[in-house]
Amino acid sequence: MSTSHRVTPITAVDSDTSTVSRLKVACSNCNLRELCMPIGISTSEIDQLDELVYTRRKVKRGEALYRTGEAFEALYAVRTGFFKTRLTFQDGRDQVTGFSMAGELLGLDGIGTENHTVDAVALEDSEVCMIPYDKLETLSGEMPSLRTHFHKVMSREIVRENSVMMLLGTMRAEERLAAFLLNLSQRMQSRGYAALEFHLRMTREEIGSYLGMKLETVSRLFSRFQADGLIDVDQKYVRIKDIDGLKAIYAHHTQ
Amino acid sequence: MSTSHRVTPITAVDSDTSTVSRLKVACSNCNLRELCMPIGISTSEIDQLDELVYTRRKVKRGEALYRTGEAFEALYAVRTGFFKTRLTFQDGRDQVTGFSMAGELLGLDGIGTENHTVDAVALEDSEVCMIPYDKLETLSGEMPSLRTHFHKVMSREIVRENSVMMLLGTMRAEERLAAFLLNLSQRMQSRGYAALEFHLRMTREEIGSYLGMKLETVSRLFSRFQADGLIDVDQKYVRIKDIDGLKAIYAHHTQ
DNA sequence: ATCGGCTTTTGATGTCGATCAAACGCGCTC
DNA sequence: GAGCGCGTTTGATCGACATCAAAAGCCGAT
Repeated sequence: MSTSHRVTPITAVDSDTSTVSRLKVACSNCNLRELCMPIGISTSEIDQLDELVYTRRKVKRGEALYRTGEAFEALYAVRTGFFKTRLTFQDGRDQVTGFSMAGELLGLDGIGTENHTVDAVALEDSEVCMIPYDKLETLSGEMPSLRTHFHKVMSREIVRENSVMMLLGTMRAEERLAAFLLNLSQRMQSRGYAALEFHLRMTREEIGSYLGMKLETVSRLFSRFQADGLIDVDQKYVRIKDIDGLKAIYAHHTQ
Repeated sequence: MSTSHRVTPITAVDSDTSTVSRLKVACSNCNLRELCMPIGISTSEIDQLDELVYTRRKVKRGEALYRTGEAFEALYAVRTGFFKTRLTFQDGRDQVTGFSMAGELLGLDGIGTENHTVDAVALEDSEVCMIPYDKLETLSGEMPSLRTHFHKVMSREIVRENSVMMLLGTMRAEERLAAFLLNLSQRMQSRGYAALEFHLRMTREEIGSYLGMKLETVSRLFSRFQADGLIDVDQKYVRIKDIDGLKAIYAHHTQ
């Protein structure tokens, strides 16, 4: 590992809101780098990334990182915490379109129209790295590996949404919830957390919105999964007892 | 950085399949350019685009432009015709994830994993412009307007899928079908076709798959919309008689 | 022109998940 | 520690859409 350290003064500046702090972020030190930035790049390139990503921002639980309609300025890499993204329809109904955890990128929705089209709301006290989009555009012109990586991230988001469409379009409620738990488990694991035991950051209602069902249905299914010995649930705590059973529900399903 | 421009002779070659023809495509002449390429670029930049997009391919009705699992090599801009993209789940169920018409881009799903994750199937005899992805990557490094445009296209695809998630997650069947018709109408119009009268290229089953309902439900809703004076339907032919009525179903909804 | 297969329509019935409702429990604040 | 509000659980009932079924229409092949 190359650890060329430019000793840059860390200057905390007062900004208009207390949640923004201009601290040196240093991708070079970030243990999430492999999750949100291209791997196998040179040390000089890492220095460039450190210049691209220079601002952190804290977002308290319940607060929005950005809102629908706001001018799109930056992408955000989740450093710590947990977010939901929420699309609000003109008549007031809304839909949770995703949950984001450490290392994942938020804000891609805003590039196309230059305004955000969803809300990103913190489900726990969180911290993000701000990636000014104009700088990313410029730097990605000079840095093929960054450009390639960025395109892959966007493409994967498209693919993820495809599979959510499949979930919502063709699967039954129990299959959706099993898929949801398996997906969470897998993402926990890839971040080095326990794969089979975790705290949900979202409410039953938010899970239900994401999965296209009502909160009562989510609750009933949790209870049934527990009765069937697949999981233990206690409020937000979940322990997966029979991951193969969950997979069978998810994939095997009918007959 | 390889920034050299080699003038490669464009030769019509016989390939293994009869559907590929290496002909000069000439974005510079294409009346779809404003739909699939950045506007307001210089003539020298248009020349570069002409070098990027140099192959056309015909796809017959029912044939796949690409299939799940195939190596990802290129994006495709639809020149003429109509496609569906289809995600197949491990147990065989599938979901139509989108319909693509002239000027729209296909293949974005493959960038992330370097393999296609869906099938793209022509619903009528169609023709596409092939955009070799490695060349697009390279050229987008040199051409900021192309890069910006490409990012916007991807972002808009993410936003489109968000709204499909909303559709599938929170809307009732009649709202979904109204949304579908309005969306088709709007896309026809933006291509200079009649907005209120068109032939559907897809079956009731494909519409149903896209909208998360069964073909019988699609058929019943068409009949009901007709009985209510909103549309005329005869097989694949649709005429919108009361577009505001459709909008009211789509947006006003509840109560 | 006839045949056969596929798409579409329409009806009868079934069911999954929504809705309505009530009670409980957890975590606030005072 | 008491009281309150929100999130959750669970039960009873309802309804939208699925499923099952059959007939009719359309289209291409012979």
